[in-house]
Amino acid sequence: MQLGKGVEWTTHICTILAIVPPEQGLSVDALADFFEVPSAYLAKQMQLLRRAGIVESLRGKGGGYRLGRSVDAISLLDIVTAIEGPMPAFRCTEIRQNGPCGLKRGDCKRPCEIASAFAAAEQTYRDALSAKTLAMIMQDAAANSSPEHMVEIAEWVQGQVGQ
Amino acid sequence: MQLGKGVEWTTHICTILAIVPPEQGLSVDALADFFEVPSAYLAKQMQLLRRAGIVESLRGKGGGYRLGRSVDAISLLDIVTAIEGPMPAFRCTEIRQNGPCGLKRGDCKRPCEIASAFAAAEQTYRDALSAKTLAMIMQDAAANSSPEHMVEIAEWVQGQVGQ
DNA sequence: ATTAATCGGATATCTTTTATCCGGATAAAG
DNA sequence: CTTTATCCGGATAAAAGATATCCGATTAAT
Repeated sequence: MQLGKGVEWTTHICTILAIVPPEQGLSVDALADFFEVPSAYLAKQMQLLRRAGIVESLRGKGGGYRLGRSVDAISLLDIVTAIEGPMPAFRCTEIRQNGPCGLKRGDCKRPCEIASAFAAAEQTYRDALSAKTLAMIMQDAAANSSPEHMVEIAEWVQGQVGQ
Repeated sequence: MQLGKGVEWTTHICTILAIVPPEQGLSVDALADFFEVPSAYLAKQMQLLRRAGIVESLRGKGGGYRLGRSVDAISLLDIVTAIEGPMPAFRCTEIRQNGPCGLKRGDCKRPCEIASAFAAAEQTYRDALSAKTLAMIMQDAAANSSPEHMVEIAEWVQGQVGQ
């Protein structure tokens, strides 16, 4: 049970996009360089973010990506769902309908106790991710990192958006 | 982000093993037949359960598997951990240490805000699974299934343990 | 027109999951 | 003691998914 690397990458990238000046964008290549991740593959992940409305893209020369909505309207769950899809981790294949004592389809309207228990557990996970917004992450990061490092990042962003 | 099929299979199997009379066991082949899952692969999953102490095995003719401890001492988390291993779903590769603004290793004693948030969310998931015991699952199942079906299963088990 | 950028699809590679098989050990029963 | 039934462990293979790359098309600024 693992999340893809794209989740880590894009979450960090959202924190960078959060400090991009309005009306500007950062290219995939710039973002890939910033974190030393493969550019072509990252491009795919960014497209997933875009389809979810988390970022928006500006095509053509001087284009790139920027956030699609405010930092307090983007949760970690939004990002995970965009990258990994909406599928639950536990897959119920209804094996209670199999074998010598298998139940009939009609007697299985409701999920079994096992599927229900896993669904409930996953819901607590989703709730926790849903409650954590990009705004909170930014705030925590600001509280924990040195002012020099914040400035260093801000200056790098400035250097990229100009071109 | 998916759990393997083994989690579903072995959880259901534990509910069957829970009604096996003491000093008896059910063979992998019998269990595989009961749920129509591949016997050879199921055997591997059962070995994982055994190493975790969730079930114990009886070798030789007439042998098989039975629960290794009482139903209220087996949680869903125990089963998931036995089958999937203890690794967290979110993998932090410390990309904050990469690129032009990368932090030095020494400045990264604590996990970043993103890794912390995911770890906290996963903990709620684990807590929920940990709170759900096999005893509770059995109780819920008894409340929701027809007495006839319970009897049907009990009789199948009786038919197997005799041989 | 040239350049720089995303978009979408096709493809390739690597890893994990799923699945099978076999030789060995163990234990019960004939 | 031989046969039978079972788990044990390792090797192996097939299928699926994650990771990664490339290319032609599109879009927009210069």
